[in-house]
Amino acid sequence: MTRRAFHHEPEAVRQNDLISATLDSIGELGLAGATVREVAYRAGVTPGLIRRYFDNKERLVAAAYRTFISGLIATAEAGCGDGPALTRLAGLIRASVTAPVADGRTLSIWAAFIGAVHSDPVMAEAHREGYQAFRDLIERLVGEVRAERGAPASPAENRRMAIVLNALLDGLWIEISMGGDDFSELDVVSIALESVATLLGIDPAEFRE
Amino acid sequence: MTRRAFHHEPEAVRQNDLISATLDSIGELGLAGATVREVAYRAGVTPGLIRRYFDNKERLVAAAYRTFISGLIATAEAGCGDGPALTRLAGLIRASVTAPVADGRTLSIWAAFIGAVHSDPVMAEAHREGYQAFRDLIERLVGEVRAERGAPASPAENRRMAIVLNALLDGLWIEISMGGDDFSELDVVSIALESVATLLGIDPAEFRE
DNA sequence: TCTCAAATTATACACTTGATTAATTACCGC
DNA sequence: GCGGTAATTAATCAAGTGTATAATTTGAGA
Repeated sequence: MTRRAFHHEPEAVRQNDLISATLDSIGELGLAGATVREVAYRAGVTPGLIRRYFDNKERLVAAAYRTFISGLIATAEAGCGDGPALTRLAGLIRASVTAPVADGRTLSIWAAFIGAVHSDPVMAEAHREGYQAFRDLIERLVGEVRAERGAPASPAENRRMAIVLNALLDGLWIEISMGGDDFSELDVVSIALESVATLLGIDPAEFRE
Repeated sequence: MTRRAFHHEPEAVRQNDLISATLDSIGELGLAGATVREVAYRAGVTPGLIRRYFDNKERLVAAAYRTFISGLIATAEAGCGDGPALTRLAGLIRASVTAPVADGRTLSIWAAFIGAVHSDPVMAEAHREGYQAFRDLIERLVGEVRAERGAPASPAENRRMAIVLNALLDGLWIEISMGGDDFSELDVVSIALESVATLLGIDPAEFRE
């Protein structure tokens, strides 16, 4: 009786593989489909191995959530590039409403997690971190844009604006990711840019340069 | 050996009880917590009974989703009241960002369902219906508001505006429902009203009359 | 009051789940 | 090359899942 061949992997690699497999499972099959066996199969590994890297399934899922959220933010942040604040804001907006951030799989994973946040304190904490990080990013950008244009505002006003912009981007992200609609024929990027410009009270044309 | 007492209920009542119990379970325990036994317990009934009213659990969950979504829309619609379109729009906005629509339990249920839409075609269909109904409501309102103000726009422009407003309201709804933040000290209603007014290009003061 | 169909319960089943443990294998250091 | 430790597999377990079915109770109508 011959066992299946295997080879050792560095701890970080295995953990990463398991997390990726978890996210894939959730994206395709929902949270309920992310069973220990399914995840192990996708990671090319045996179910028992998971327990060597994660104390239990809850920890695995929480780790996957952290990885997922920080990946989202990193992608959006990378879309900023550098340059004047207005350009960076435009980059953030574009990144938020286009793939891979705006994408059905991403939305499914996000929703599955959010649906569990309320009943799982471990994930509630993980969520808070990621959410605040994103809104802080917007808030900072708003402040810089306003300063750049010689119209600085109070921290409270910047924060208020960040709440609104964050909401708008989240909502657009959901609508687009949900697909279904004929968003393919719409220019979602210009819709997002124009809306944000209007809210900020600046000329939409300024975004295009 | 004595069985527990029970009494007959009209079909509609039992179905409604089971659906309510399902939504409560999902809201408190997540989708995974909405087991047949849990739902039956909350409905004060025996697990086997569920099968008399719903072919299987999938159907029960789908029915619960439909009930949930149409309830949400009905609540929002009721917030419109009657009167000039601008007033009705304000009512819709207010209803969207305050309880019981904006609420942690509501968000949890919504997210749990959305997380399953991608992997469950039955729910994908149920979702489409509800989503379009809400956006159509906004679209109609936008058209009326603009006509009312002597600035009618093309259907395409109204639709585009509806997409943006829907996104903004969805996003605010999520932020508020997620709680965590210090939204309690912020006037979410005025934030929502002012943002919508700005996007529509009208004076925010007009909402307050 | 009695009957009987419909509603409800109780019980059981086959299956899946997350977890545990012992046996086996790979590979690093010597 | 070789031994020993750490990584991995395989097999198993108890608990919980959705579903099926037979036994019982209810309540409306005759």
